[in-house]
Amino acid sequence: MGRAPCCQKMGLNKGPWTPEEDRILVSYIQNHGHDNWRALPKQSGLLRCGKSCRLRWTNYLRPDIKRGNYSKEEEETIINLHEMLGNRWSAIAARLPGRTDNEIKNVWHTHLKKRLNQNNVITQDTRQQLKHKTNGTRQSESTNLSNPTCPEVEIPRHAPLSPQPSLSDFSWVTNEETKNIDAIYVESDTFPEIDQSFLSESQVTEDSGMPSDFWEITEDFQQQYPFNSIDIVEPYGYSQNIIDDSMEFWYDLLIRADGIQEIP
DNA sequence: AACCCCTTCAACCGCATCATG
DNA sequence: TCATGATGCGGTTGAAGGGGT
Repeated sequence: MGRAPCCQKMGLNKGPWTPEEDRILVSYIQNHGHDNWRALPKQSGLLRCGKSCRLRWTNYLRPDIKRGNYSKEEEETIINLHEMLGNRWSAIAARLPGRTDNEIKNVWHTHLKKRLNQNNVITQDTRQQLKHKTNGTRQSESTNLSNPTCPEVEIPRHAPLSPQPSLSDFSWVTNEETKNIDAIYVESDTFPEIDQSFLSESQVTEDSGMPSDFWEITEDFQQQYPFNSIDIVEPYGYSQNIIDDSMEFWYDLLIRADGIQEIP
């Protein structure tokens, strides 16, 4: 038996919010803030659980929510960021001011994914070569670039590296194939130990819409690894606190490889 | 008009992670 | 270091609405 749903307590409302509930929530947050979502419903008089209140506020009632259809530029941004970050909707939303992770997720599943699937046509040879070369890739991190002609073949998003990566580790990658590879995932226990000087921190201002801290590959790193360009390397799956406290994040990086050079 | 099917999207659920004592 | 509660996140659900027959 699983854990009881948070809203299963007797007397709490579920489902769509009424205008009156919205008014109460907005009024309360304007006057008192939302330091404690758990306590908010009781203090405001709402018959909702704290989780429901938080979702309603962050996804709908926040004053800085941008309404209306997505522009071409926003859609392109989502597509590019999804290539880079995968289904990390909150990370994508952080780069699109006024848009929520829930909304972006919906747009992705209802519009953008369909559009991309139509464009992702790759050869059977490429699929089989990738499948062979990336044996052992984490299933949960795989993406199925379905092709109507061979729907049973699954293309991995992330290829694990050997403990000591060298140019030969990438020998199976050709220019043609890289059009269909948006990221290479480096397994935490196989990434080589590298010196911190390989990376440089970029401070980005809040009003640019980007997080205040992210990390860029330096030229030294690019020279060591065979990528034409690596846009951003982000700490993956760790909070800034952990990053500050530990150097372990070097072992778990998501690399955006935009155009991998063909290895002779 | 009635029914069915499909799409959309707000909301929920459960797990992961973080914060705190 | 561990336990516990709070919060964040991504996957999923289901009601509502629109279009086709």
